[in-house]
Amino acid sequence: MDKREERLHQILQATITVLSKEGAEKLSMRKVAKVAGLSLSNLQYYYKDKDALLIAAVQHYFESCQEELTLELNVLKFESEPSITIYLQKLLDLLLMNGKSNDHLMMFQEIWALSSRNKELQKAVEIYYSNYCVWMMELISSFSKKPEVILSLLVPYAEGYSIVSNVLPLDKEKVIEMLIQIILNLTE
Amino acid sequence: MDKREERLHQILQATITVLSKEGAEKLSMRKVAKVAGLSLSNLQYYYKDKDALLIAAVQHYFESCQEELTLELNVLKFESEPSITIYLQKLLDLLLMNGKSNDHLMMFQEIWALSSRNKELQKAVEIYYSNYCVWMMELISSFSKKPEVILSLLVPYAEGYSIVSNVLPLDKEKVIEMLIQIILNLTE
DNA sequence: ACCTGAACACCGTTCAAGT
DNA sequence: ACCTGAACACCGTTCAAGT
Repeated sequence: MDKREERLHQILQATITVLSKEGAEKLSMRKVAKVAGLSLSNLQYYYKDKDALLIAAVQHYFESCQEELTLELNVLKFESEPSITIYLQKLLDLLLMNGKSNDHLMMFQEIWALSSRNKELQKAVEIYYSNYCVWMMELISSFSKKPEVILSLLVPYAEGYSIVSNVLPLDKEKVIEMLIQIILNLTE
Repeated sequence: MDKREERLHQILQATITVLSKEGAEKLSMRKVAKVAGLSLSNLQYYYKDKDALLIAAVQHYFESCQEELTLELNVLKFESEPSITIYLQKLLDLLLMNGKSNDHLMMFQEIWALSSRNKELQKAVEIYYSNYCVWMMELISSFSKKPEVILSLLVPYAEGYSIVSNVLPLDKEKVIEMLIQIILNLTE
């Protein structure tokens, strides 16, 4: 890693730290510069304005999310589980909120809001979810012949669940039970 | 409506306009003051800081959402439809994105992001979704004996769909078809 | 290629003062 | 009760200048 790369990594890491701790509203170029340990003008040399900085930071964040995701999903191999039901239980437990700890959810909520005003961010979000779908598709194919259908059920559900889970009449356990029943019905 | 009430309405309306057009990041007290037609200090007399203004504006926005929602849902009476399937088709078409035009979705994304940093906003969001669930529960009860289950499926799904619909392998029509099949299976 | 520092218009918040 | 205006520390961006 040469000096430039190191600098960039340092800056993006600082940006993500501030973003997840204080939110986009309180993120400022000056604050990031201070946290990353360079002058404001020098930060602007690497990222010409706040938009450019945010876009690079979000892309950086998505990359680390993908790495985390592949690690988590690689542990979960269908072949090594005793039954579809138990496999689904583990998979759904992972998908619903767990991967999305509070920090994670807050970052995504910031990113959703930012992306609705910025075409480049919108594209980055789309690429992230597309890749996410590719992984999921592969995973679901291991036990179902209709992966597109189950994917189109699970991916939106998991995102929405992270937002409204606290107002639902069913608890997480019951929700997983329901989803398993649905998936088995759709699969057979 | 007395003068104070009129002033407040004027301010909140201006806030929502700026919020939906430019986002929370670019919303400023001075801008709202200008749009609402009063001085900065006078705006601060009614809402002591930006937080207070945002909270009041979001609550105001939610109220208008609820009115809109009841109007839309009141048109859709199960009794007046020829079959469950057609009724569900109309209901799902309404729930998936349609109510949430782009403006609507952008507002909600702003609100989700803001609420993750603010307890009061978090509470307002929870109250909104709780009320939403009550309406939905009533609606679903008209054709199903397991309204809690179907609600726990549809509410998260609709929210998540607004975020990721553009990366799904199924189009809206197919998604609705899938959901109808699931609901009929769960209901029987 | 990398970094500095001053300047500009704008921001939220505070406060002392008017009617 | 309602409204004003000045002051403060902070913000993003621009720019001319250094190594």
